[in-house]
Amino acid sequence: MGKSGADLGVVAGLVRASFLVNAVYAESAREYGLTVQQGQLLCVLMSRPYGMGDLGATLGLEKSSLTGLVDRAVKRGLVRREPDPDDRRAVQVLLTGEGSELAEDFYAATCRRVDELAAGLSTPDRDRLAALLGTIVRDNEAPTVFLDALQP
Amino acid sequence: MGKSGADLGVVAGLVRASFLVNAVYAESAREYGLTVQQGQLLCVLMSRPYGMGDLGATLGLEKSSLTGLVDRAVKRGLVRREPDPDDRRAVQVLLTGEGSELAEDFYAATCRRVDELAAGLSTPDRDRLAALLGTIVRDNEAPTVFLDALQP
DNA sequence: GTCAACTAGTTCGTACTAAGAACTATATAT
DNA sequence: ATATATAGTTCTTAGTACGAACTAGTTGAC
Repeated sequence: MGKSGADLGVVAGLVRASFLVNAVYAESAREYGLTVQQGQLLCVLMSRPYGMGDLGATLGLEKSSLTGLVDRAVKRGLVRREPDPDDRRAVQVLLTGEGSELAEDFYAATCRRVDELAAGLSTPDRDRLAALLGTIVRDNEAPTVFLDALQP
Repeated sequence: MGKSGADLGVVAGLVRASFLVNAVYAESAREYGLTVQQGQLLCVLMSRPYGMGDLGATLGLEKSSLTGLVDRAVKRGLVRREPDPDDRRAVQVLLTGEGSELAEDFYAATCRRVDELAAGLSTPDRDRLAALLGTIVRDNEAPTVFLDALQP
């Protein structure tokens, strides 16, 4: 336990909270007929197209792992590859119309569910938590695997 | 963004922080020649033996998924199945000596790494974060997938 | 007591994930 | 021009995850 005598340390708190987020993410993915990894791919591509290299770096995958993931997403019509005009070896991966729609829906559903995880917190506590997590995310340069919602 | 004008909402904060924790978990697992799922299995079994049913519920896996995971862990000598004396259909899964040692090492390495994620926070901020995450974990009844370290 | 219904786990088939090594094709530096 | 580096794919191997069908043991109804 932490020095304050709280019931759970930061480490266990982070790991177990992550477990909850993972579960929620999986549930959302399932709802939309996606795997977690496909959902993640769509979420990353929501912001902009990526080359395979950048995409691998962002998702934390080897390029060889990525090829298949993108292949399957292409086969489902969610994503397409476009030649990079500046480099004929390279490729830009981007959402199709269908992929974009699905990404929005999946993203919204996931946001809703993750938000519910924090439903027990007061508004100021939510803000405090957001600030603390924001620090961790920034300090550790977490890639943009999930956009920030523009909630009014 | 949250109403406070902070740079990241709770939802994106939770998702991206989870991404960091997942990456760290994967890195630790790799260091010890484990997959993430095997690491998780060992961590769960650190507290006590589990039947296949409870284990599936704790890890969020179907029983059919679990059989293979446990099989592979058995083959690696990390875990064994014991008949349940009270129910001849059932089985208790528990760590072997080797599995127990590996679990401790993996657990310690993961704790260290997750702790480093929060290294940029002051001690009171860590306590605040721990308390807030603790609330989420408790509210959502996150299973004991990761023990709390007894840090003095 | 026996038979039906339930429960614990396994098996099997299918789809997907992830990595490394070897490869193709293009780009870059000298 | 040529060596070297880079972008991506292919192939192979191991592991993950699920549902459906199955076996064996348990429990409830009568």
